[in-house]
Amino acid sequence: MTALDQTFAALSDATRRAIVSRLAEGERPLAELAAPFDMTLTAVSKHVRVLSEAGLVEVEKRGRTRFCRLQAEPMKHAAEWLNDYQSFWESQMDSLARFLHEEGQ
Amino acid sequence: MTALDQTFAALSDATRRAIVSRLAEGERPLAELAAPFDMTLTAVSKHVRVLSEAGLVEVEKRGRTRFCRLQAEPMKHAAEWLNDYQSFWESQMDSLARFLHEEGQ
DNA sequence: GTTTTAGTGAACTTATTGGTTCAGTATTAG
DNA sequence: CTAATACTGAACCAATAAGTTCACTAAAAC
Repeated sequence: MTALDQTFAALSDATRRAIVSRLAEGERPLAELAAPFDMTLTAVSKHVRVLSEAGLVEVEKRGRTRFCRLQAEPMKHAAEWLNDYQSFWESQMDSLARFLHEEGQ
Repeated sequence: MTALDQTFAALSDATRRAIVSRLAEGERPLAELAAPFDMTLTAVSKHVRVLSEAGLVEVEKRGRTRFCRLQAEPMKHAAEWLNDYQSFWESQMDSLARFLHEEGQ
């Protein structure tokens, strides 16, 4: 699995995207992150592990609490990959435009 | 599964991202898409199905050939989601900056 | 020192993914 | 008409994912 594979896979789950969103407000203990979700702490802990293995979250243990912090760098690369296709969703990039693109005009 | 889930999941596979890249050059028959990959046509056909279920590719049958076309709209939404976090990977967005962000200053 | 809090690890279940092979259909070429 | 081409569908396999429960450890609170 490449870094990009891991980043996109990590973000393909709504729970994990919600975690990322909340971490944008600042670092949070795992338990506090888990509270809104209708699943066990263990499950949320696993989601955070997926995020941290993808490099999207840093976990720091202070006392008995694990503080989670957003680390957005990998998202930058994902965004850059996507933005290469911007011309395809912008303006009148319809079938004709794609045809012209293909013909190199 | 939400649309965003499907988009990110579709893009989490290197083979599928490569297919998307090639389709940026213009529409291609499935067989031609499949040629560079060291896997069966059936496998590539499945990848294209995943992309088409995510709305990233349109497949049109003309004669016995299936032409595949990039449909980038869903990628726009994924890019928009990611770009909300741009301030986190830009410039000096380090721990201190995140602290200030958190404090609302 | 006992209890509560904040987790992790292991074992398990069920569903999905990514690949295969084999058989079949539809279209085109000879 | 026959043969090659371009697929799809079904059945199967191994690996991974997303969740659970239960038992445990480590730190904090009382």
